[in-house]
Amino acid sequence: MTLKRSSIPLLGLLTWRPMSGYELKQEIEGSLENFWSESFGQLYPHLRDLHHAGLIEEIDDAANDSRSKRTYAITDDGRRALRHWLSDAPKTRPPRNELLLKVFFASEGDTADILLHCRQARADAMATLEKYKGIDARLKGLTKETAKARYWRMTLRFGMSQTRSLISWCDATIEELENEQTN
Amino acid sequence: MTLKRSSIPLLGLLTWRPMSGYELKQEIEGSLENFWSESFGQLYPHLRDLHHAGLIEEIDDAANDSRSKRTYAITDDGRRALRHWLSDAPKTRPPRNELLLKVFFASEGDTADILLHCRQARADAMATLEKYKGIDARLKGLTKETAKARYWRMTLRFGMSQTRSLISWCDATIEELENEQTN
DNA sequence: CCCTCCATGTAACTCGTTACATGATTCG
DNA sequence: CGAATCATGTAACGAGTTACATGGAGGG
Repeated sequence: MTLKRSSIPLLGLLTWRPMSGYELKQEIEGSLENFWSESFGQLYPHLRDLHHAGLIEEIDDAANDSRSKRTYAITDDGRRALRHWLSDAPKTRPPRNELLLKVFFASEGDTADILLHCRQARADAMATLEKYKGIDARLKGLTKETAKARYWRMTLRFGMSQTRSLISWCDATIEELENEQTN
Repeated sequence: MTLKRSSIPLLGLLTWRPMSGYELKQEIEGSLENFWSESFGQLYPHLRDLHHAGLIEEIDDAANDSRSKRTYAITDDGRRALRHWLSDAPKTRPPRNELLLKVFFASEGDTADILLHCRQARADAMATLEKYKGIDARLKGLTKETAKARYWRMTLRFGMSQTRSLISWCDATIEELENEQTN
């Protein structure tokens, strides 16, 4: 009955309100995409497992609009399990970074390719940063409505900080690679 | 005959010199650990696959010290495959970050726990940064020996940049969480 | 002799991704 | 009526982790 990492977001989101699998998917894509990826092929099996473990329960939604929709709510056991997970030290594993792997082995290929990759990464990061700024503006307005928004903004600021750092690394690296080429 | 992501480091490292599985493992742990994790239970199967695909070949090492050691060298096909991979756009997927997931759902648990996690993350990051500085100093000396060291330093600077960004995020977040608690 | 390191491997399991299958409803 | 969206699911595969099994060599 160990709580799987991939089930945490489901449990967490169900503290907001009862939801169906499909709604959970939407919320994850909308709210967690910046620091969490879910395997949606596993979503329904995970819901089934959580149900069997008694951490969530199926409710008959009053507003169930006649669709073949299953709505789940978190149980007290579920809340306990989530709280327990929250107090546990997070496991951080070094993430795989393909761009860095390419930079590391750059001398085995054409450095012009690597330069392109870095320019692309910079452009992507700029776009991401703009997106974050937009979300931040919206969250700022929400802070009066819900205390949760404070925490959401913290995660967003993490993304902004890391993205800015990425952009300046790209700048430095691009410059160095360009200098090398003209030599 | 698609080149698996996990096989790339093996191919890349074999451009340095012929190596055995065990040596590859050491090199990966020593050189790539900051941006790449390998599943060492897959290492030997991957070597076998690369061998079957003709991207590496087994050589009888002259210096083979009578141990039951298999030494592999990269082939021309292997170099081609690596170069091809290098020119391909890197696939970046949003990495999972458990710390952020905990911050995101902080309101469902005890924020004192989250504060602890952030303090721990900061301490870890400080240690990482010190480690990086040490490696950078060593790499600095290597740049005259091998041109590759330039690229290695780029990856290291990425790590330093991201780690510094993480530290300042931790500082800001810790402060915000502390203020909240005294209220 | 025992421990550590060198060295290669397998088995069992968990996890994650992709693609597909199915069908209802809504909107133009 | 056809396309998009809502909605739930499965199958097949690919990837990654952990733990174990085996044995030689070198040093204290």
